[in-house]
Order: sequence, then structure tokens, then C-alpha cells
Amino acid sequence: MAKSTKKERFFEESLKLIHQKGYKATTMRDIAEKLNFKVANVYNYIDSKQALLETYLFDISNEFLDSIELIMESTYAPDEKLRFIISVHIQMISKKPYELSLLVNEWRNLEEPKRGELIYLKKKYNKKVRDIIIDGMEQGKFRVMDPDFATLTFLSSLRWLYDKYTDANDKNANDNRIEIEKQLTDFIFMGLGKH
Amino acid sequence: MAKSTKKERFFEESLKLIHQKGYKATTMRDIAEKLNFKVANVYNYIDSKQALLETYLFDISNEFLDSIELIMESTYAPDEKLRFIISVHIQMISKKPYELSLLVNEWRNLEEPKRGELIYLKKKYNKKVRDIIIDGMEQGKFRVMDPDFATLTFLSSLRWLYDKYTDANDKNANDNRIEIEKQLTDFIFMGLGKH
DNA sequence: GTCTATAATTCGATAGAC
DNA sequence: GTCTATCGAATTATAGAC
Repeated sequence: MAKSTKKERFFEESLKLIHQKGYKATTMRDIAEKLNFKVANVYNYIDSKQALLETYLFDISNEFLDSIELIMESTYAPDEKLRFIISVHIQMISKKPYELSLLVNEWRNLEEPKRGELIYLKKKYNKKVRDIIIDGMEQGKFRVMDPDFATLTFLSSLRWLYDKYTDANDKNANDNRIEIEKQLTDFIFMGLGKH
Repeated sequence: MAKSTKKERFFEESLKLIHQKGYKATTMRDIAEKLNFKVANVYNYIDSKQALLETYLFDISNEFLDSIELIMESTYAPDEKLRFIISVHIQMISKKPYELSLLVNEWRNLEEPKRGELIYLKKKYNKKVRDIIIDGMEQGKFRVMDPDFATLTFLSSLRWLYDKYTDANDKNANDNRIEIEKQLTDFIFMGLGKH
């Protein structure tokens, strides 16, 4: 059972609120009410609303980048690397679904220059995935198709899963993570069709 | 060359602004400035900011529902129905990318009861897709897998494309729509892998 | 349809006492 | 850390003249 300091609770509840209502729609007063104190106390934990958003977004982005760099440096074949990427996504989504939701939905509420920096990190990540897919095509592991198209469709197919883990009504959210990973991997490598 | 009345221009420019900045971040002043008039004139065209969002969201939702109902009523096989659904999505995305973007990103800014109504429409649509996929599995056209999982991954894989069409920098945005449809269909039915 | 003016509210953030 | 009080700016929307 994780001990939960006041600071940890602040960041947890703020995160959930922003996920639920959206960054712009979540007010400092909303956060204060959720934590049963007054607005002024919010600033005991953060410098500004923007800084709060930045924390969530850059933390999770850097986690993704760290993990994909480890995968890239490995000697696994491209198709195996892609399986690892799927695996990392599932782990991340089951561990930090709300942060993932913010990364997908709230990044454009960042102000410059932070917004530009995050877009850069996103592109950097996408480019690495793209390189793996191109490698896979050249080595005959993947069908030959437009690499950008393949990359974006691949990443997009992963992008609904955080909904499952942030939806309190989903009774299957605690399904065996290994089974979810298998279903997703099969979809991405084999598609819906029977062959 | 489409003639553009003032009212049409108002809805076009408002749509693009909301897509670009987000609903909450787009102010009536932003819209007014874009159209080179003062804030008060915005209310010549709409009753409220909420009503503006509702217009975009329900129009596009009903278009999707109308089209999938036609497909469901047809005697096509499940895999052919799914191809039609993909086709309809591509057509819609190339015709109304900004509306699609709003449907994906801004629906939760609707206030009740409209928000609940839109969620109902979304679920109704998803359920129809799910029924087609289940039919396809029973008829041996698709691999057997969890139907909810298949439905959500399928729909999610379509969900990035509006980016391509709203991105002014994408030189390939005007690629042959038929070719895009083929690439997407192949991905969904066959996946990335070689078999 | 366009404007000026302004009402009514809400927002992020700070000052300063306890 | 918690509170009260408040500032200054921004927001949606309306009234009414031209």
C-alpha cells in the first residue's frame, strides 16, 4: 500500500481533474476544492498552472524517449523491436493512463517555448519508430508500404487504450496485461483478416 | 469555385480557430478579430459559444450515423461492409477534417445534456461497427478476437488521418484518396507483417 | 450589420496574518 | 501550511445607437 504524502495527493488529484475536464476547463479553484482547501494553497505546490501541465507532459515524454532509445540500441530484429515498443506502451498505459491522456489531449495547451519543445520530442519519438519500420521493410519482415503512413497508423492504433484504464466503469480494465499485449500485437502484425 | 457568403466564412474561420487553439482557448474576440469585426457581431451568427460547438459536433455525428445505417442495411458481407466504413471515413476526413478534429478533441467541452446526447451517438456508432465485426468473425471472414478490443483498435487506427488533412505543411495531403484508402484497408486487414 | 459601452462573472495569482 | 481578502485581467453576453 503506497504511502501518500500531501504533495503526492495534490499531483494525483490535479492530474485526474485535468484529464476529466481538460486543462483549460480545470480551474485552480476546482483543484483546491477537490483537496479540501482554499485556492491560495495550490501555490504551495506549484508556481503556476502552466508549470503543472509541463511537469506531467515532459515527465511522461522523457520516459517514452528513454525506453525507445534502449530498444533502438539493442540488437533485436525490427519486428522484435516493434513488439517491445508495443509492450512498453501497454506498461505505460496501465501504470500512467492519466498522464498518457494528457500527452494525447492537452499538449497544445502548452505555451511557447515549451510547446515547441514537446512537439520536438514527439517528432523525435515518431522518427525512431519510423526508422524501425523502414528497417523491417528492408529486411523483409514487414510488408512494403509508405513508412510515414505505417508509422502513424501504428501509433494511432495504440492511442485508445488509456481510455480503458481511465474508465472506472470498464470492468475489464484489469484484464491480464499480457493478453491485452497479445491481442494488440496480433492486430498490428496480422490485422483483422484471416489468412 | 465555391461562392462564400459572410455566414459561411464565419463558420469556416471559427471552425479552424477552434481546431487550432481548442474550444476553451478560442475566445469570441479571437473569432471577431479573424473576421475583422468587433466582438458583438459574433452574435449576429450564433446564440452562444456552446451553440457554435454543438452545430459542428452534431452535424458531423449525424452524417456518420446516416452513412453507417445505409451500410448496415445493405446485403454486403461483413468484410465488405468494413471496407465501406473505411471508405466513408476517408471521404469524410478529406471533406471535413476540421469537423473531425473537433469531434475527436472537443466533445467533452459540451455541457449537459448535449454532452450526454453526443456520447450516446458515439456509442450507437461504435455498437454498429462492433456488430459488423462480430458478424465477420462468425462468418469466418475475420480472425476471432475480443470484439470490443477489435472495434476500438479498428476505429483508433483511423483517428490520426484528420491531422494529415488539417496540416498545411503536409505536401502529401492531396495524395490520391484511393491510394490512401488502399493503404489503410491493407493495414487493417493484413497488418504490418508479411505472411 | 457594425459599432461603443458595459454588465456580470470568473480566472490566475499575490499579499500578508495566523 | 492554511486562511481571508483582493487585485487586475479576461471572458461571455447584452443594450442600444448608427
